[in-house]
Amino acid sequence: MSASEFLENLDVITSLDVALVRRIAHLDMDAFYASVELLRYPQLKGLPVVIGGSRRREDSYWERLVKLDPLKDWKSAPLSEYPLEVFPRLKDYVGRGVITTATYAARHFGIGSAMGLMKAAALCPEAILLPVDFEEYRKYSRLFKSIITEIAPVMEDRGVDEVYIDFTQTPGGQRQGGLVLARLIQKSIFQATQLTCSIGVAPNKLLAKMASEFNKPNGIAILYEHEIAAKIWPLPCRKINGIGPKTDEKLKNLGISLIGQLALFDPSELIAHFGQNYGRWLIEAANGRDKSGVVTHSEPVSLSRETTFERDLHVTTDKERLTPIFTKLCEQVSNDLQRKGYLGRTVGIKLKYDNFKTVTRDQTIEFPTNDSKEIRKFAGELLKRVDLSKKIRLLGVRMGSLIKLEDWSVAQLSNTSDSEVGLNRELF
DNA sequence: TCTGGGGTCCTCGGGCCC
DNA sequence: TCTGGGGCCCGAGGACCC
Repeated sequence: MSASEFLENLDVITSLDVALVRRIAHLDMDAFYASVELLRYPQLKGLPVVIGGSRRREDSYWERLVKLDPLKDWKSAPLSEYPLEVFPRLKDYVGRGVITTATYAARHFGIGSAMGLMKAAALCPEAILLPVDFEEYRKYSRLFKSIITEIAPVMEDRGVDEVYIDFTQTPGGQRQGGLVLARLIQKSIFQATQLTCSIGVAPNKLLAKMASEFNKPNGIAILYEHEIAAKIWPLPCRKINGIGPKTDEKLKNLGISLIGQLALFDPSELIAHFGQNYGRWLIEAANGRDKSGVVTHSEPVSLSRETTFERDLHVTTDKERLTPIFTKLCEQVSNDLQRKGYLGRTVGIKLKYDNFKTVTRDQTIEFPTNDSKEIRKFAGELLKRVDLSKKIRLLGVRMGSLIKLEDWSVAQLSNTSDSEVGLNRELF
């Protein structure tokens, strides 16, 4: 051991007496959407249920309910009273769409998220199909997050069903490596929502994320640094958050399938294949090293709306259908911006052709806006820059380079004198 | 048998300026 | 004047995530 290494180690050892050990938790709700649906339709418990498709809730049930009992006041009946037979089955579904979530009973048939509805129907024709109800899931999302921050305030939002929590400074966060606090959070969430979650506690976010999968569902896993080789290295590389299907395939071609193999692979060769940044990151990740912190606040970078048509459309033959859809997307983006209090300076469009090839066009405009007519105007200009001779499957509108409305107003006020000077200059 | 919607971040090439 | 490089922004595309 060199002198500097010795000093470093000494520093760690002495600081342990006073400093707290870094403990980061990753919490993941178990089959979140499906579990929320089971709360309102308890009669579906234990049955294969999938959530997805685009049909609205009313379309799915209303006709059937009325047919079943025309005299009953279904509108005021609790959802739990809906008879099983009103729920549509996968075999009856026609149209496009993918599965968003499946209950554990449905997963038993081999159904998984992102699977096409047609394929899922082949695997389990009797599975019940429910439409996605984001409003309801967001309600539960806010609820379970508020319970967490009451107990442990340093929380990072990672989407509707997932968070990171910094246990390091939280009372109880150090006890049994975080197990005590994790149990408390898990129990409190269940008491308030009847929903279960899985928690992993580890020295950093990367490891915590992997640990939270160890004892799913309704499990807790505590992971220590010295267990990386034993518990992380035998896992496939794909388990690392940040290694997707493409990278996994490239790694396999290098003879790397397990995290342990990646950790011990020649760094220079990895960098040669994946570039400086990503190559180095792969090595760090495989060795369980991650310095990133728990981010408690962040601003959105962009905001978008997109839609996939029921059938592919062509500009010349389906103009009367495409135009209102395009305008509506612009209005939705505009509404979202206004509701959330933002202006955008980069207008973007996205098209997906019938061959699944995606193209995007962006344009940064002079003044930020959230006005639907203005967005529509610039988006319409962008449309002229793409190939419209092919059939289109999806259309999207995006606003980027967001700025908070209040910040822009303040900037405008303080710039008033400057812009007057600018105006004078233009006269020359 | 097909393959959603809403995001983030990274890379790369080109243009521009110093 | 030529050449080159670095920094920065923009736009397009792609990988990845939930």
